[in-house]
Amino acid sequence: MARVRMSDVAVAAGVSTATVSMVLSGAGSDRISPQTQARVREAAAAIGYAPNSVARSLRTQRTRMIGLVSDTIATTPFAGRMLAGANDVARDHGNLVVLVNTDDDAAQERQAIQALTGQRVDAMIYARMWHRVVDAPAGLPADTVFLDCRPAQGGWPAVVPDDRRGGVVATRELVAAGHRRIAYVDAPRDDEVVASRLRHEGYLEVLAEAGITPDPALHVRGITDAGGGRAATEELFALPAERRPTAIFCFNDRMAMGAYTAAYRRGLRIPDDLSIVGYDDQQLIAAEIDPPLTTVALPHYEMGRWAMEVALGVRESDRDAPLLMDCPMIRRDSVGPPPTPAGN
Amino acid sequence: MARVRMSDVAVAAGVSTATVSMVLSGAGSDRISPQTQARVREAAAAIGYAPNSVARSLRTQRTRMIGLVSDTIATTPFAGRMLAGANDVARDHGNLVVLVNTDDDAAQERQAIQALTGQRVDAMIYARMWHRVVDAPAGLPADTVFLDCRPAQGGWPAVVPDDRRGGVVATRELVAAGHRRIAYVDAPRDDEVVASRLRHEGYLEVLAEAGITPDPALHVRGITDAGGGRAATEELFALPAERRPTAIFCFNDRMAMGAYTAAYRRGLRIPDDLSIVGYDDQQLIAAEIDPPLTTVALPHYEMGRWAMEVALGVRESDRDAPLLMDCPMIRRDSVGPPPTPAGN
DNA sequence: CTTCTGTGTTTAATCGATTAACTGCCGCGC
DNA sequence: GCGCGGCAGTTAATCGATTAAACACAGAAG
Repeated sequence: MARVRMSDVAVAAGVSTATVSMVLSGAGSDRISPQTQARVREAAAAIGYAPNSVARSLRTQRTRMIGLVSDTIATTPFAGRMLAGANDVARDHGNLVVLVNTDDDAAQERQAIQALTGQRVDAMIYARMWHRVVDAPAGLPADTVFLDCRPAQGGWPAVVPDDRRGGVVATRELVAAGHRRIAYVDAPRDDEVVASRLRHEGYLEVLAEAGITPDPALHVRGITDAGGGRAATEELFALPAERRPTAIFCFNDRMAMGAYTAAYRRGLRIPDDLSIVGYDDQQLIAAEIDPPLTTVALPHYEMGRWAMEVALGVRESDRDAPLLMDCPMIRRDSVGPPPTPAGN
Repeated sequence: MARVRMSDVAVAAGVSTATVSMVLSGAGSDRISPQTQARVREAAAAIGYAPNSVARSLRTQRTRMIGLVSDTIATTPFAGRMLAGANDVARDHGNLVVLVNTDDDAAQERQAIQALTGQRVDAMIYARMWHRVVDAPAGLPADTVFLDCRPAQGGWPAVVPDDRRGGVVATRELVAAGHRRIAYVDAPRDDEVVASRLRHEGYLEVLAEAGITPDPALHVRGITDAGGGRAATEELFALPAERRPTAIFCFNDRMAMGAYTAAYRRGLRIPDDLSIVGYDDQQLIAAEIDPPLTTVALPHYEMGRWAMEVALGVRESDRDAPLLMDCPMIRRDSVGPPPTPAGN
């Protein structure tokens, strides 16, 4: 591999390494004569010189590497979009990202933070795959950015999805279609995962603004997969006919998938007999089930970008309050007007 | 952050930096007296010393970082499992992975390879998200491992899924259940993506061994999503009754999802009226659709591990032939015996 | 003919470790 | 009493860049 050193270029061009360094880095290029500059550049190109970043980093105390520690890159299809956002920004600024997956294990997390600190990454991003409130792990450098989570203590830049607003948009979509009996198929209660609570707040807010009295029976919970969504939906169907919902807002797309199944088993057609809105915009589900699902998208790519921009210092941030990133509505075909009462 | 240098430890312990280095690295710990060793360790702990990997790398010419360049981490839910495998092995050997996503863009790929080379990563992994034959990009260091792709020219270690064998297992599952009219819902023809051809070979091989004459009408193609799978399946349903398949092997789970839709629209029940086998074991689909899908899993985690092990030199590899990694059968509920002819 | 002022380039220190080669000392054998 | 070997560490070179400070030379000013 590239065994060519700067001194080789210097010899080839008949100058000192200082000159080579100045020419190639652009610094003080006004102090070096054009002829010399050309000679240096030619020599460098001729012998195929590529700078050794390790040596440069040692001297400049900057590695141009950003550490990204995440709990689980493996088990969620979201991870990629966050990484992609961070990666794109890093690349555009000539930086590299060093990724560590900690499997949500405290010991591994500590080890990862140490390794990255030892490697002298310029900054760090601490990412979690589900919007949470976390305790900032010890040893994090001051220039750490929290991604899709926020530190309980505050004091760090952080970005999370605006889940309350997402709940608003989703519910409003249903209200706008004419629904009045709107259920919320929620995740199990968990105080660390704040998305569930926030989306519920948004849901209630819209009901209030539409003058709809919330029916507690329409707020059901289940584990956050298709099975849980199906079971929760079946609970709703068990209600007396006049209390049954004409529309369901599901905590996520997987639960929505379960709601589809429950509906079909009952002979209900979507969106004719039942409207459904999901959350997450999981490509594999939302775009592919039948009919395609109207859902609220999580801004993972944008959050990844934002976090990296702050980490690189090219964007200002507020250390006291996390940035709430907008969750856009993705309209597909699972929402329609409520069925007209029998015998229309 | 850690501004503590080795010389600070040396002063605190009243020895030279050479001694500190030897004690802390373990090398030549037989040359240093136990008392001195203890003194050094205490001093290091007391002032919170952490070695500077950049300086060490410069001296030792090893960075303990492995570069991983991949085409798309963003758009596939598989990526995570490959990364996780590679990451786990790297961690267990005290290495870090530097990830670059190139968006399948040649210019970005070149730039990434340069950046990683400049950063003096110890080895590189060149990953693609779909099993392919690729031209090895210029500039790749000699110790590069190909992951989920193999270089057309050969000469590098590479690992890919054993797609032919996957086709065999899938088809055999259907034959074993008693099916004789088995369709293959294939991806569009594409010579670079070799999975399609290989799985088809496996499919034909099993038909042959079972003494079934392949019916060309049962080999249909479509784009590799639910829509494509549904359209292709509907083609099959359009066949005269006696030529229609009782079982379908789908190129991937998304197409299988489309096959489900087509079946339900026709009033067919799975697996009673139609058996289906998918490929990929996409968690979000396979485990969650109704009924859960029997499918062939892609060994992404294992491939990621293997590639990293070879990159770190802890595993031997053959540079002439890619390793074919086994694709295990995941049995769920979408396969049953063929329906007995009407009026059983 | 000095002294001064800019240019253009070089010298050398530095970043923080690793490690080959060396030193000083003690004990032992003859 | 002298030399030799082994122990316990130290000295100093090295990795490959960056960069402040020094320097050499030419032309202008006095």
